[in-house]
Amino acid sequence: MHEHYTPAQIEADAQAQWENNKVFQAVEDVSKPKYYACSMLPYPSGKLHMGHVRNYTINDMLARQLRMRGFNVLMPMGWDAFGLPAENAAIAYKKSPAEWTYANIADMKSQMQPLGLAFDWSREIATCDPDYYKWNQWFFLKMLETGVAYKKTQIVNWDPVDQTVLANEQVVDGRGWRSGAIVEKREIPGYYFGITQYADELLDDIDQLEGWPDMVRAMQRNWIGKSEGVRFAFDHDVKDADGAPINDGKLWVFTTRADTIMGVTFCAIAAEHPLATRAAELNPALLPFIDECKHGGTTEAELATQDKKGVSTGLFVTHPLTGAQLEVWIGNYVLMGYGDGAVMAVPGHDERDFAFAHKYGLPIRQVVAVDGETYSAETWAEWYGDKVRGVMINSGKYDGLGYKAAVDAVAADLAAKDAGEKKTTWRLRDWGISRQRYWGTPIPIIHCPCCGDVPVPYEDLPVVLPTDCIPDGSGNPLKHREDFLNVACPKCGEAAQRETDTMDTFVDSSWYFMRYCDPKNGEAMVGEGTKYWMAMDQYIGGIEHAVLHLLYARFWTKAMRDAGLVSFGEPFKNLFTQGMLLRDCYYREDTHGKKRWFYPSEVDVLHDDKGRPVSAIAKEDGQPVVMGGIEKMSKSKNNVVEPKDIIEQYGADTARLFTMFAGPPDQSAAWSDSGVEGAYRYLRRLWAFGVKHAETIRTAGELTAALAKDDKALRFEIHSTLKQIDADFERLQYNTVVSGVMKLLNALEAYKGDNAAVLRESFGILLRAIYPAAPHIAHQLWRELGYGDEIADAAWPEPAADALTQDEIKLMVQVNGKLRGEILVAKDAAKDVIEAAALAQEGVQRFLDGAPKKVIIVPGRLVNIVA
RNA sequence: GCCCAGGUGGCGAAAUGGUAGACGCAGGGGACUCAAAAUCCCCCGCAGCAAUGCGUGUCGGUUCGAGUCCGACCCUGGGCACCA
Repeated sequence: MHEHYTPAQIEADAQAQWENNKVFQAVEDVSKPKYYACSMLPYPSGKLHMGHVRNYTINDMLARQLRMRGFNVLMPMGWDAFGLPAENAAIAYKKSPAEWTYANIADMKSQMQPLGLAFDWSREIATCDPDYYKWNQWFFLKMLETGVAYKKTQIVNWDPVDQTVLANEQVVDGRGWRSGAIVEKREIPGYYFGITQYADELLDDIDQLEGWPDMVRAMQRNWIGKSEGVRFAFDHDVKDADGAPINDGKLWVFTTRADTIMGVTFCAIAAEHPLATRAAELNPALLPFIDECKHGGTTEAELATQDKKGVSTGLFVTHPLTGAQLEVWIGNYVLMGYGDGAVMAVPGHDERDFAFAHKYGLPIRQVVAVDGETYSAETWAEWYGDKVRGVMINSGKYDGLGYKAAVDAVAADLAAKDAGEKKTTWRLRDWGISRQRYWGTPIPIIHCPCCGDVPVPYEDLPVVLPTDCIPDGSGNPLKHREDFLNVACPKCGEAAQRETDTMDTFVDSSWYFMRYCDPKNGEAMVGEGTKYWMAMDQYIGGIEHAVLHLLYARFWTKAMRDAGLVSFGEPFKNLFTQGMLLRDCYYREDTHGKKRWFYPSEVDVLHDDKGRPVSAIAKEDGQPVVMGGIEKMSKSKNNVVEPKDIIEQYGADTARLFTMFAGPPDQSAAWSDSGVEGAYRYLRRLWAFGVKHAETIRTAGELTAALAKDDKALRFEIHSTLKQIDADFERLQYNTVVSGVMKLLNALEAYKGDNAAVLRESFGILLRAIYPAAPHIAHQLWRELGYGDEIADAAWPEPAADALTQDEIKLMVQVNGKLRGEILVAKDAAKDVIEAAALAQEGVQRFLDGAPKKVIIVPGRLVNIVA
């Protein structure tokens, strides 16, 4: 046994033993309760970040502790290996995406392995492997058969930088979510998954996801965006240039407030609406405003405070119930992409319409009243939009009705006139999966001049993607690959061509977690392994996937269920979203406002006399730099920490221990160099304690009932801390698990007794408690001190009831809720004994004026005397 | 504007309605050392010599007792958004 802590050697030895004995290879075993814990599939960028270390250590702590508690644990790892970065790298380095990707995977894996994570690497998958994406293609064909997948020609979001189509969900602020390029509209054919067919179920089942953070559930609900209302039409006689009525003479609108229909005083349409286009033809003066709406930053966050702007088209429509003529305005607040691109305006009861009407002097009509409130068309009040208390007025036959009754009555009347009906609209759109790029799953379709689009026969799968293409930025290289392209039509045998579009990579990540369960199954997409391991017990990943990935995976699971492949409808029982790792950053701005970022090591921080940081200077010139606060680690800000450097200097256990201790795992945590030192210091102390007491612990006998006071005190401390650690494991609060194991060592070091059995028991608890966080050192000490050969197979310790019972207990004494003293009483002392002891306290008497009014005793806790 | 999370020492943070600040970092003092590093010991919310008082974003409330529960508000972070 080394006298000093030597992490490099300890960690290599432990990892070799785990690998040689296949300790973490998961085998289906119905005699044990299963637990499937999985981290979100990483993209193989080639660089392992400290954030990865934190995320996977969370996963690892969970897996290792549950394994000790008797669960059959599966913790797999794989690679989200398709996608655009590989094509960009190909352009930059003239390497094929396949070569680049596989090199990155090897690289990243080699950086990951020194961390000693308990992954079952035998189940590793890469989504760019034909054995994997074959099943993307297979299930695509299944969905095509059932109509869940379909082809349509549609105006799509075209990303001019990525040269690809984006789903509506992937457009952020009018820009591609990855490239940031301003999205253009283009019309091309593509394949879609009918996620909206599952909209109701996706929404309803959110209620069942009790193991998910409320925040994520709320975000999914908002994304799906169910909205119940009435869709109806205003008639008009506006005709296009050829004299045909536009949209058959109807202006369709959707409203959730059909009750206020008698308060409609005008209509507002989007700038792209056909009526707007026609109005501009008739009156070119409208063009500048229409242009402004199309190109103006309609999705800027500041728009919340921006003025509602509009312009009248000079066109009129007819109110379907009153027959009144209503002016049609083009409004910058109406979106063509939502509903019908037109709204009925009720300035009396919609805040937005109210502001618009005021600005342009349009009529305002009150049709809802609330008892006790006074209406004024001059200023807006919250209650104008009240659906609960509001009652209809100035609305003819609807007067006196409440919100729901009024909506029903209006909907019925519109339906009777064949002018509209109740309708549910959704924010959610179908998922476009066609990508005009090379590095992805080929869509298994053959275009035949005679037979049209023909699905590739199942027996011909997979359609293998050639791996030697090198994209050059001019589009999809598959278009020039004759050997890929040319194929006989499966139907008629004539010369035909393959589809060259590939699938969105969100397809790959929608079910990979099931493939881990049957990674080598050549016969089926999923099999017995999936039956055994799914649904997943704990999914761990970033909040940035709260909507897209998690919604797609839920949808895909339901589609698989409906295809008879699995029996469950929700893939993830519990979801944990971990926080990011942040670090201080420092910069200096040049005269052009360009920031130069300094590495934290290049900066000295100056503190005031209270230790508060007040300013920072660069070491190189002593001149001030700006303290940029703590930000997400990023290369551009020079505040990245390399896991490799930390592991080399301190070892993996230190890196793991620090990232767990830095803060609650679900919140962001700040990197701290001195904090890392602290974690290292602790592990050294732990090792030194093991060395110092090795002989005593190795040769210790059985624990007996005859214990000295110090022995009892130590056991109480150890076992009660273990209880706390257990509770914190349960709720995944690993930062306090670590502080718990720190307490254990503090208690052991403070122990004055000489009972070898107590020492052995206590240190054994400490080793198992710290094992999930710092497995290597625990593994080595476990062996060296003669506890056993493999700590991973040891049973998780149970707090012992006899250690937790105390003869005497300390009670805090309060007067009027303020702490005034403490007493030591027998654990089963009678109430009057406790009361007498409390009242006898000097500190209590001083604050007591005569007899106490009341004495409250909280058993085992405190006594509160009400004076 | 809507939704979600959060606001506690110099810092990261902890606390089933019951001792606020555990655990750690930084800081101060001391021991060991020729010296340094490492290690060990002590102190460490604010004010005060002390007794004590004040302290968990603000203001109220419930309670014997509130960081924790309720109501209103302020601030920070994240997400979504002219969503009708």
